[in-house]
Amino acid sequence: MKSNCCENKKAKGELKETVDFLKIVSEENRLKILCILRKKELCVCEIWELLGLSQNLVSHHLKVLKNFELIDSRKEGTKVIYFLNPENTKKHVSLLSKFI
Amino acid sequence: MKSNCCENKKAKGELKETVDFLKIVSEENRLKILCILRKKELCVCEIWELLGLSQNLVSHHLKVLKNFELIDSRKEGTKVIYFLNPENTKKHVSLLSKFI
DNA sequence: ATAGAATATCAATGTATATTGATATTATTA
DNA sequence: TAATAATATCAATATACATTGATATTCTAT
Repeated sequence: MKSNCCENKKAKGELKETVDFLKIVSEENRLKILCILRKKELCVCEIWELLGLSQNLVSHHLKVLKNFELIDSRKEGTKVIYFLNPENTKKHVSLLSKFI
Repeated sequence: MKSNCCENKKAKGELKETVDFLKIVSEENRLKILCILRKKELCVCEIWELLGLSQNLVSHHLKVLKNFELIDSRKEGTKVIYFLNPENTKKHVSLLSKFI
């Protein structure tokens, strides 16, 4: 499924979207977060303990991932549980194969 | 084919390699270059004319892509023809699916 | 109501790297 | 061998964004 990446309007838009996706997942900590969330949903404190990162940094990366709808979250008391959005992640990975 | 991205040594190495790959292809112009090279091998001047970029900038991006062995090149007179390395690009895309 | 736990936000800083302009290199042709 | 075309390299600048430290918010329990 190849694409005229630089010619028609649709392909241009899809390329930009793919670039945005790639920029987000090309950050090592974010890729790790996505990876560990495939196994199991986790609260923020579990994530930063697992990855050895600061709380605010993890919060920031989670926000980026959530804004792009690669993950979602729900509140449970004082905790916030994050979990994968598998449909969207799959969608973007398969869009990638139009260009690479 | 899921992975313990943060646990064993092999997975850690593969994750770093995937991050390197993603950083390279998450640059819009480089992704475009890869995309247009899927159709047809091209010399540098054809690439920068197609993308509307400066010669030296394209040369730089081509070097990055070549260093990571996503593309290769050969000389033809004064021109340098660049072409895709499909095996390596496929390899990295499929490695990505271990983490996303 | 108040205190503590979990998370989010914000401003400031650091860092990586894309881009630019100038110049060097290499090969061809006159 | 001189001139031109195509490409590569290099130093300087610009820009995007990860990280940090401090503080704000939200929820629960006393």
